[in-house]
Amino acid sequence: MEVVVASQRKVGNLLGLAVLGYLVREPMHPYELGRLLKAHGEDRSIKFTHGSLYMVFGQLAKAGFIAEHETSREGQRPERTVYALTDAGRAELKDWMRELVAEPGHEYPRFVAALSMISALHPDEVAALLRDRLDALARRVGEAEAIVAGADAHPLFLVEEEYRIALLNAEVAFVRRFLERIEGWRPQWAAFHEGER
Amino acid sequence: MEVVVASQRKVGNLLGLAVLGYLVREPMHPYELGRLLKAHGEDRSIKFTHGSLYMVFGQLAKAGFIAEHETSREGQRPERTVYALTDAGRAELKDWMRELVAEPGHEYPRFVAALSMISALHPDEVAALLRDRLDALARRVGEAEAIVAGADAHPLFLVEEEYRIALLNAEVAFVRRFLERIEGWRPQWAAFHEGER
DNA sequence: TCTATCATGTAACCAGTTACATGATTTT
DNA sequence: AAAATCATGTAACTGGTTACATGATAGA
Repeated sequence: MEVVVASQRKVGNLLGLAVLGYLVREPMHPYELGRLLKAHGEDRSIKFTHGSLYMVFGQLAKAGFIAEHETSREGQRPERTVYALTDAGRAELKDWMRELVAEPGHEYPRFVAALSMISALHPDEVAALLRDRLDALARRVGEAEAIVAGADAHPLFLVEEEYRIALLNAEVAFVRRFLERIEGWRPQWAAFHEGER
Repeated sequence: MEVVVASQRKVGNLLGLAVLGYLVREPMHPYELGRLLKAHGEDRSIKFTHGSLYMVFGQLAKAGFIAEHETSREGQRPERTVYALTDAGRAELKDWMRELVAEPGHEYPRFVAALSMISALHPDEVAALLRDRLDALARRVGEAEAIVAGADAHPLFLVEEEYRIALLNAEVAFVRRFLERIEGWRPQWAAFHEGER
């Protein structure tokens, strides 16, 4: 018997969450929603492309969380289909949000994968690469802080940026500490790479 | 003209990195590698299933990073194909690792998505949910620390677990701070949810 | 000896990305 | 008026997941 993963949502893509969250305010057609998401910088928090957006609308409709509201045509532009949230959709939004906030999920950041294989590189090279990473991280923090400083929204709408900053700073601290510890490990670690040219 | 994303590796799945990293020591067949990865707890760092493993072996072979080494049959078990790393594979491993260590990539954690939509929930409920999250995070930290404490490997082979701990602790601090700030925002935020039943 | 689990792999399905299509504006 | 970009959507492709298949041991 196979393991049955819990929380098998009909639509798993987080872009679907954003769609539900925006449609709760007013019905919209996919393209318009896409522009809104970009304008609000949601693309920093949720991965999406033009294509995935239409796909997710399709999935949500099939699952009954949204439904066609009207289909209108303006001038000779392609016909556009406006979707509205259903009651099931409203329920799903709440339920999904609750799960995401209350239950941290296991994630697989790229850096973790690299760390788990880190001995594949020579310690001296790792040290140099980590210093590059520190620079890049500092730039990231700068960008995020600029966004927070330059926005005129209520801070509630910037928490995700604050969260990013917190994690980036934690990573900076970790990398610094790692760099220090490499010193002590260097002999053994380097010996492991003897005769590699 | 469309944006051409840089670093278009022939194999993008991080499971491929693990395969290269293990095959650098000795040739292996997919199933064996799978057992090894599980035994070493790599499945905490890199997402993989039985199916994705065979897929990645196929991709790596097509890309020329690994090649059939021999195909043997033991008793009447299905024939198994042992793969070995090629020179191109060795180069790819190094190059990929360098990129992953030096360049932080933009990621999309689930919690960030939820935070960006957090106003969809009532502040009182958010507070309760965040307290649940704190409990869960504490458990996670405990697990990770137990792994570090209970392992007899060189600490170099536990850095990824240390990294996880660092990020978890940063998240705990962030959530605590968020909880405090909710107090001040509560009136406006709650008003936003007036008349919802 | 029947049942479960291991060992090994393939095939079918689904989700996500990229490319294509086409008329309407805007810019050069 | 040609070229670019916007607006809107569909179709084709590719990568990942899930389900299926099948003989070999091991446990009840």
